[in-house]
Formats: sequence, structure tokens, C-alpha cells
Amino acid sequence: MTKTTLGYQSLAAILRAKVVSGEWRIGKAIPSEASLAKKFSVAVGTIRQAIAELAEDGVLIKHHGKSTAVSSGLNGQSMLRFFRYQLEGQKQILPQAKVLDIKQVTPDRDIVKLTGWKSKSLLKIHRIRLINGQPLLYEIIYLPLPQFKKLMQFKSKDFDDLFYPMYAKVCEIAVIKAKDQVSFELMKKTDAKMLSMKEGHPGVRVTRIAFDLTGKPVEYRSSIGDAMEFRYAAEVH
Amino acid sequence: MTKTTLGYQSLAAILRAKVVSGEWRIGKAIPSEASLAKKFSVAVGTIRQAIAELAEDGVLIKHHGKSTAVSSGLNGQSMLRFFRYQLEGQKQILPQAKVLDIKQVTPDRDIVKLTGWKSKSLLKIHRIRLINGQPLLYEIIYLPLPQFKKLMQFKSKDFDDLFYPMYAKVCEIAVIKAKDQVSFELMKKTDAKMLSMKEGHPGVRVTRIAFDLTGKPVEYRSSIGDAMEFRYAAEVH
DNA sequence: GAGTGGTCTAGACCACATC
DNA sequence: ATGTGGTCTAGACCACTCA
Repeated sequence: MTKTTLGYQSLAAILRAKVVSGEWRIGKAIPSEASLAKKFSVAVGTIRQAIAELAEDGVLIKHHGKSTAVSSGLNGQSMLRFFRYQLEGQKQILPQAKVLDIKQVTPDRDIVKLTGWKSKSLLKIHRIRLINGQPLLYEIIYLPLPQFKKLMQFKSKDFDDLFYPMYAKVCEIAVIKAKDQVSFELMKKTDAKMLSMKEGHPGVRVTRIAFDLTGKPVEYRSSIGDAMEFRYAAEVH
Repeated sequence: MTKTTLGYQSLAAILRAKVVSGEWRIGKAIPSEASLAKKFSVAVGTIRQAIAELAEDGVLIKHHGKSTAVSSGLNGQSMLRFFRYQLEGQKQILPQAKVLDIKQVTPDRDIVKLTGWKSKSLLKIHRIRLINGQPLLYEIIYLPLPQFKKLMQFKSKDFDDLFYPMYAKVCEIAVIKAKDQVSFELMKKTDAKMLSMKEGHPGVRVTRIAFDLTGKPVEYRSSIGDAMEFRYAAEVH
């Protein structure tokens, strides 16, 4: 009987698996460090290092004095960070959203290439995002089925303004990471109309792939807005 | 005689001060963890935590098996990451730069406001950045005197293609962090001419403030390029 | 092989949240 | 008061680098 002692990296992998498999549910507390240390026969410091790694990834959330929990994901405000809306105003602006259309489609080649989705069927959602009633962004969102099938019963009016918390609540899918690609283009007629602008107006296109706790892509999104209102702040390290 | 034991955060502050004061020079090794632990009468683990914090900030660089060293900064390629140049090509492209002009100026109000510089005099450098001989970016760079006075003796031809390593080598200033602001505008005549484009062509403007090891702003830079070539990838966490 | 950082242990005690 | 995570100790041993 060989007894291999586990390193913190192997432990991190094991803990991650518990999240991926659903044994530890999103938003719920995980066992204490002490109990995990005992269970795996390692020192507390070792378990702590494993947990720290997952916390770094955003998979686990730590709060001093309370239990560590599995993340329930981002809040979805992150799309609007690209635009200058009421920069000075210290009071909170509430972003709104209006779903225009929701239907079922078959995935096209480009999306499959980018996401690697095997799904034969996707949900396609059109929506407008607004600030103070002003249309700011026109978005098309693709979600793979059957993971998101619970959204199929929703009417346009039933959708929340922020999608990511809704994914967590309704479909138990936590978005913890996303990759954005930002580029410049001149608006096409249909895009321009949605934003009450003229065809050929400078536009900024943001395409996003969002990932869940397991690192799998769970959303593809393409958004367009007014390039002249675009302002992005980035930190370089 | 009170003997207060130091926590890792106080230690991190002390170590940071050694870098800021110049007692630990950029690019040079710092003492070993064991010797520091002894010097401050703490356990090695505590010193390690302090060092980890500075390494996280990019102030210190760790290499397993070798001494930990003070960072000598970024390599300066980071400006071109905004553009799609030879995305596929697996072989390295070497960015070039051509300094057009260097002169001494008094700081204008906007720059002072953004950087907080007290300096009465700045170096102002105009340059073009190229890929495969193609002009891609037109940049204006401001550097405070007297910190950068050694650059005043340089002729246009003497400047390296990458500025940040040159700052480290010539002026002992390590740039470890920068903040970029990206926005779109229609090119003015002078900007357009520099890039062989027509006035009014869509341009992307990147303004940057770069910071040294101590967190002080040491460079202000404003760059403009072709918006149609702009492509930025960002990760959201 | 000598010196460095990386991992791990088995404890002690502190700080925060909750009841 | 109890349970949680955060800090710290004083060691042991491993892994990497370089002369």
C-alpha cells in the first residue's frame, strides 16, 4: 500500500474537481480549512495554499471570519466599462436593458470555431443596453443549449438587466472570466438604426467569450456602440 | 524597551523603502530570505510573505534557485499590443522607432494635472513607430527633468527602439506599471501627415502615464494610430 | 556541493463574524 | 462563546542554479 502525500497543486486540482462536478454548489460554503486538512491528511498550511490558488482564479471567494464559498460569478456590469457615461456623477447610474428578441438557431461556423461548442442548437438574444433611457449598446448574445434551456420559457420582459447573475440564479452557471476583443468599424445600417445613429458612423465592436467556473466557454456576445463615446482604461504590468 | 514584532506588511513596507531609497539598486540581487529573516528577527515564512507582496507588485522578481532581484522594469513593447500586425506570423516581428525631434519645454496645465509633476522643465520627444518599415504610431513623449537629464545629450539616432529598457540603463529608472486610456478621434492634419494618411481618417489615441518602482509617474505619452488597425484583447475577471 | 528559493509540518495565537 | 480564516514560528526536506 503506497501512501503518496499530496502537494498543494494536486489538492487544488481535487478541490477544483469538486466545484466542476457540482459536489460543491455555486454560492455555497465549502468545508473549513481545518476539516479539509484532516480529511486529506495534510497540514492546514498546505490546504490554505491550495485554496489560495482557486481564490486567485476567482473560483472560490474568501471572507475573513466566514466560510470560504464557491463564487457565483461576475455581476455583468463589465460591458459598460468601455463607455464614458456620466463620468463625474458620484451617484450610481443604473444600467437598463431591453430584450428585443429571443430565438433558437443553429450555430454558425465562426462561433463554433471561437467557442468549440458541440451543441447543435443555440439561444440567440438581441438586446439594447441603455443609460438614463439612452441607447448605448446593441448586443447579440449566443448561449448553448441545453445548458440554458430554462431561459427558453422567458418572455422578453422577464429578463433581468444584468445577465450574469441571472445565469447563476436560473441556470446555475457562474461566469467568472471573459475575454473581450475590441475593434473599430463603421456602422452598418441595421446596427446604426438600433442606436438611432446614421449609417457609417464610427462604431466600436466588442466581442466577448465568457467562461464558467470550469473554464468552459458559456456565452458568446457581440456588441456595438458609438466609438466617439468609447473610453477604455487599461493597466499594464 | 518595547520590542514590537514586525508583521509581514510592515516588513514589506521596509523592504519597499530599501528599493525606493536606492539602497537596493534596480536589476541587482537582494539578500537571501534566511539572512533577512535573521536580520529582522522573524521566521523565514514571514519574510517570504513580505517578499511575495512586492513580487506581486512587480517590484521584485523571483527565480527559483537564484537570488531575488529588484525589477528593472517592462520592456516597452506594450504599446503595440493595441494593433493587429501580423497576427498569425509565428516569427518575431521587430518593432522599430524613429525619433524625429527632442527638445526642452515647460509643462502645460493638462500634463501637470494628470501627473502631478512639480518639475519646471520637461523633455519632449516626437517619434514614429514602425513595423516592417510601415509607420504605425505617432507618439509624443514627455519626461520630467532633471531625472532624465542624461537623455539630453542623445542625438535622434542614439535612441534605442525600446524606451523603457533605455530608461533603466541610462537613467536608472524602472517602469513597472502604466495606465493607458484609449479613445477614438478623427485625425488632425499634422497627425495624419505623420502616418501618411488623410486628414479626418479615424484614429485611435492612447494616452499613457507610466510609473516607476516607487509608484511615481515618470512618463507621459500620447500616441495616435489608424483606428481600422486597432484591435485590443482584454480579460475580465 | 554550496546557496538559493519552494514546499510542508504541527503547532500557537490573533482577528473577524455570528449567535 | 464558538467557529472561521489570518498570521507567525522553527524547524525539515526538496528542487533549482551555478561554480
